[in-house]
Formats: sequence, C-alpha cells, structure tokens
Amino acid sequence: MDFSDLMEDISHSCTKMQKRFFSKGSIITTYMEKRRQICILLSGKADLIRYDLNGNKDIIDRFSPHDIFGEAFYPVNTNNELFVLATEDCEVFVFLYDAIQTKCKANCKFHSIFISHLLELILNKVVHQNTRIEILSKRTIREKLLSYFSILSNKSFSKSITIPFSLTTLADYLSVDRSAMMREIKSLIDDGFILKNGNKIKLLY
Amino acid sequence: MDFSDLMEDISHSCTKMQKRFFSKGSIITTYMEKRRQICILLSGKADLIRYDLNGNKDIIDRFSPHDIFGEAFYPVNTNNELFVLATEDCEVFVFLYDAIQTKCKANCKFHSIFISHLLELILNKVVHQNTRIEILSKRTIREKLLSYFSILSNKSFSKSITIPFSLTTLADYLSVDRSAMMREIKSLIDDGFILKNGNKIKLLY
DNA sequence: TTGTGTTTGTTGCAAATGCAACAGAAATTT
DNA sequence: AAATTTCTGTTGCATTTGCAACAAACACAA
Repeated sequence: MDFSDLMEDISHSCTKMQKRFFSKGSIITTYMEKRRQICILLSGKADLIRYDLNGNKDIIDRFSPHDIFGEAFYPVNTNNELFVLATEDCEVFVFLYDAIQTKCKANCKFHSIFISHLLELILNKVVHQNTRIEILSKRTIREKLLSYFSILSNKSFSKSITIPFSLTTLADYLSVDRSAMMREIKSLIDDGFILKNGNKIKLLY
Repeated sequence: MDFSDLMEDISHSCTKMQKRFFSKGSIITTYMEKRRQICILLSGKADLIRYDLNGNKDIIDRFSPHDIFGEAFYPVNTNNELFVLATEDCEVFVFLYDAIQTKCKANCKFHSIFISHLLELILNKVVHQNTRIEILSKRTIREKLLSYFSILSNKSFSKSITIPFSLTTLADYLSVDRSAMMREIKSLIDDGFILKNGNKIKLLY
C-alpha cells in the first residue's frame, strides 16, 4: 500500500489520528506541554523555529514531505519557545504517541502497517541526524564542506553535485558564518579541490 | 513487564532475535553490508569507532545500557570502516530490522510489546541526537559549554552539576580541542559565570 | 613501591573564524 | 516596470581556535 493512501485511510478509520491542513504562514504546532505529540508532514514545507534571547530567528530544522517532527522528539528544556511554521501550504498527519499504543478499533487493519511505516520514518530521521552530527563534528569549515560535498557525491554516484538550497542556508546547515564559508569555498577552488558554478560543484579529488 | 525480562523472554521465543555476549575488547559489530541490523545494549559499555584517513582513532559515539545502535541507523557511505567495540563485557540483543516485520510465531505475545519498546528506545535516541545537534550548532566553545551545562542543570533541577565523564571526553563530545576548552572554562570562571571543582560545576547565572 | 599510562592544567603561536559592513546580482512582490 | 527583499561575493580586523608541547596530578597494574 502506498504511504499517502495509508494515511488517508487511517484518518478515516481512526478518530485519534487526523490529517490536518495548514496554510502558508500559519503555525502547525508549538513545542510546549504536548510532550507526546508527533506530526508527519505529508505535503508542503515547514521550519522548526526558535527566537533566541536576543530575539534572533533561529531555524533549527526544515521539514519536507515524509519528515516527522513534534515535541516528542525534543528534550524538555526551559528554552522551549520552539514552534513549527508552515513556509508553504501543508498537509500534516497529527497524533499523540499514545494513540499508537492503544489499538484504534477492535481490529484496525491499518494499525500494524502504520506502526511499521512510522518506525521506518523515524529510522530515516535518525540516519539524517547522524549525517548532520558527523558534519557538525568536523572542526574546520573546510572539513565540514568537504564532508558535506562527499556525502552528496556518494548519494548521487557522481563527482558533480548540486547544492539543493541557497548558500545562505548551507551556512546555517553547517552552522558556520556565511562569509567565512564563502571565503573557504574560494580557497577550495584556489587550491584545486573543487570547481564551482552557481549551486553546482564539481569535486576534483 | 520489565524491559530486561521482555528481552529475556523474546530471546527464548524468537529464533531471529538473540541475546549475545561479548567480552571486553571484542568487536560487537562492523558497519558493513549489514544495512538492516539493529542492536540493543542490555549491559556493559561500547564505543562506535572509526579510524580516519590518517589512522587516528575517532570515537563517534559511546553506548551504555538501553542504547540502540547498528548499521540501520547509519547512512551508506564509502568511509564505512565503522565498528562497535565492547569497552566492557556486554550483553547485546541483536536482530535484523526485517525480523520485527514478520511475526516471529503464529501468535508471539511479545511481538507488539517489543515493538512499542523499540519505538520508545528509538524516540529516545532521536531526543539525544537533537540535544547533541543543538550543542554542536553553537559557534563558539563558550556557547557550547554553557549550552551543555544548562542542559545538565535543567535535567537535574539544580545549578550544581557533575560532568558525568572526563574533561577529555567532554571535549570530544563538544567536538572541540581539549586545551582550547580548558582555556575557555578558565575564562568562564574568571568572568564569574561558573565555579569549578574537579568535575563539579556550579552555575552562577 | 615502582613504573606506565591517562587526565588535567597551562602556554605561545599560527591559522581559522566570526563579525560588521558594503556593493552588486538575482529573485520576488507590488 | 519599479520597488523591495533576499542572496552572493568580498574585505579588514579582532577574536577564537587548533595545534604542539610540556609538567604535574592521578589511576592502575606489575
């Protein structure tokens, strides 16, 4: 069964698991006192945002379809002014973690297949997080860039890669100063490690 | 039902999920071509290790009881000389991801309860990873330290915290140079942010 | 006890980084 | 088409960081 179909069916058979719509600019959820909430993004895009002490907007994470998020994945902290903002119109599947423990109906046929899909999605999330941690663990911007590039390259089986978002966003993802990153990219070009044309990078090593 | 008991029972009823023993110094698993393998550490301690290009030992992750690991959580990369080393005698529950999809017996009563435990463990892993990412995203050593300290402080509801491992290990966890971290700790003391006595830190803010 | 290895603490120095600021290009909105 | 916002590219400068090296404290095993 296709994933979207499954979600569709479940929304109809389970009262506790609902597909909901959010228009661009609206807040999908706030991370406060809903410790067991889990959301699956079915379509659209959304950002996990925090305003830090200085009032700066901090994009903690960006979600696209099939991504899973919600307070259930976040540690209980004081600094919990976290919320998820729809940056495009979104369809979101929302439920409480406990809802999957108690079978929805006497014999909901979707239940077990849904759980295995859920496991798969979470597993996927862990893999992405490990990738991110691997990159962030690198000590220099150069190492972070090379590490990121080679991951992209491995994924696409090619030495020519396309950065899937703006350089500004890339700097956020690598968690480094943008101008310092630009400087380092230039230096990678000068040192003959890469070629660059817009968002396209060619690895020369 | 208690978690250890559950694991015990499952090892007896499922042939595909086995409890295995590894003595200190032995290799629990290598991350190579076992893309669906999942392990749950029941007792002991283990490190996820890689030797980098220069032959330096890199401790990617450290596991203690109830931690879950295995190649299933790691991206497919070329640099896959990853392996898990038992740093103490270990009991490990080992299985393939697929084993949980196919019911072990006609009516294995442990199956669904096991899956919900598994979900809980993975959820826990994601929470820890989010914490790690949050810390690693900070740009300076000072911010990383403060962030780490305040997380510990929130967890224990106290301004007095104890770093649960050596400062050398802490530097690894924060992914910064140890001597630079020591310097920064000293500077935090000088600036009146913290007091320090061995592994005990008192937050003054 | 002696020796061996690990952890802590410290410093100088060179290199990397963040920060601030600015101008032009590109994309988006009005 | 004009206006506005976002993104790219660049630079100088002060600060932070990694690196190398070393000594003292500590832990552990022979």
